[in-house]
Amino acid sequence: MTGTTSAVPSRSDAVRNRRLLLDAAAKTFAERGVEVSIGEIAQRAGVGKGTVFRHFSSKEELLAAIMLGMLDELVDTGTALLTADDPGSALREFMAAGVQSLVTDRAFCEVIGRPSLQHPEVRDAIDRLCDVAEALTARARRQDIVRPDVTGTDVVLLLGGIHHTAAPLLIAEPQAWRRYLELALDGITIPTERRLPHPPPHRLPLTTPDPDPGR
Amino acid sequence: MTGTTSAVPSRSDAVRNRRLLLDAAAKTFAERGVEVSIGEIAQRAGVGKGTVFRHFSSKEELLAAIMLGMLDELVDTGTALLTADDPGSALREFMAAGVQSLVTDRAFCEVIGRPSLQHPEVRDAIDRLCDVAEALTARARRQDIVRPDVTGTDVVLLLGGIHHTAAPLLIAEPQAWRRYLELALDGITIPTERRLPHPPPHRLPLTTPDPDPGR
DNA sequence: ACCGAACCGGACCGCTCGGTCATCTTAGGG
DNA sequence: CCCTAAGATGACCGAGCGGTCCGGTTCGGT
Repeated sequence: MTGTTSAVPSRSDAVRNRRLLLDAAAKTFAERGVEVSIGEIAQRAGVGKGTVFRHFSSKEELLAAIMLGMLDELVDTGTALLTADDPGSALREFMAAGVQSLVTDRAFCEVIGRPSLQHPEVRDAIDRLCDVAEALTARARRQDIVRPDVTGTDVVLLLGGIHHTAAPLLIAEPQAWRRYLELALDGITIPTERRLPHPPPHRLPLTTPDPDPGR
Repeated sequence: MTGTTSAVPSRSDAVRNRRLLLDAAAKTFAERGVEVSIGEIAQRAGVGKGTVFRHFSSKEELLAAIMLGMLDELVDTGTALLTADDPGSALREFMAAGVQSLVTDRAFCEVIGRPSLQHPEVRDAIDRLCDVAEALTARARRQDIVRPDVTGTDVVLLLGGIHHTAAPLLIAEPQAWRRYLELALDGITIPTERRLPHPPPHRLPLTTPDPDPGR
């Protein structure tokens, strides 16, 4: 659950500074993206630059620790939704949570979807995310809510795509991503009668060309 | 059409170097993204670093010149498709061309969709792209192919989203973006009978509740 | 052939970055 | 209370960047 990379130190000031550092890094990465300097994070945490490298061997290690936390959080959300009543709503809620995370964290959406040269632990967490997404998708698929050819990986990839589509609008309209989430959902779901202008023919009034033994 | 920012010089060696520079910059930006150094572009063009800044006042100016060319190319493609027979296919082809451009040019997909602090000429070109996309969309909308609430701006935004969705797969499977293009198209189009498991009832064999004077 | 202006090139500048290290501070067990 | 090992610090390093500048080169009109 708490996927810290390095071992947690023993001295009280060290554990306190580590917390300060993780909190400051999470906020700063979220606001400004992966390009922020270590110096800025250290300043925000109220510690020296050298302290950062005492706790994390490199900038990438620090970033990975933060990203891992976010990914695990999403995995937990998805896992909880596996027991929800309506598989369709569960999938929608999972995707909404995913896109929401991307919207509120700039570094998160910069890291995800760039599998090249990425921390192995982060890769593993993304795999876990794909697994839970696949479980949610399979449940919805079994009820003919989503197409048979849509996978959990599709769903995870779509999270980034939905966010990226809405990104230019988010400053002016922070909820714009919901528009494209619905669009994507319409793309992956099987069309239902509510999308057609008229209710569908349920049974033909007179002639039924095929045998209908059951009911 | 050819949206060069600075004036084209008069001396023969200068115009030759300018061409060399534009070609090298286009290739290098496409392959490595906007982060490539001016030095690398100059080296690839076979000129000195100073020559770059003689022709373009800054790196951003050079990048804008390249991006402007790509955007205008897409606008031309869209304009040509406005006279195509089938509005639905025209829209699909336009979107395919757009995503294809994003797939083959890393800088292009980094620049588009980041309207903040962007060259005004590039902004204008994006506006023109939205206009032609709106024209294409309106044509498809009029024939009930796409939803009434989908705009040209939606379509342009979706180009980036589709590419971004497929990006992690493109190295292994360069055509993967087509999957998500179809998905997006399914999201913005009005469901048609070909998506239902059986062909629709065309005319009821016997009872026709509404008058059918024509035939 | 000549000459001035346009052009070229790469050393150079100032800056920021991730990361290191010698020196100083402090927690906390005995 | 004291001593030591763990921890904190910020000056420092080398690399790389965009952009500048001036001495040398070349084009092209006359």
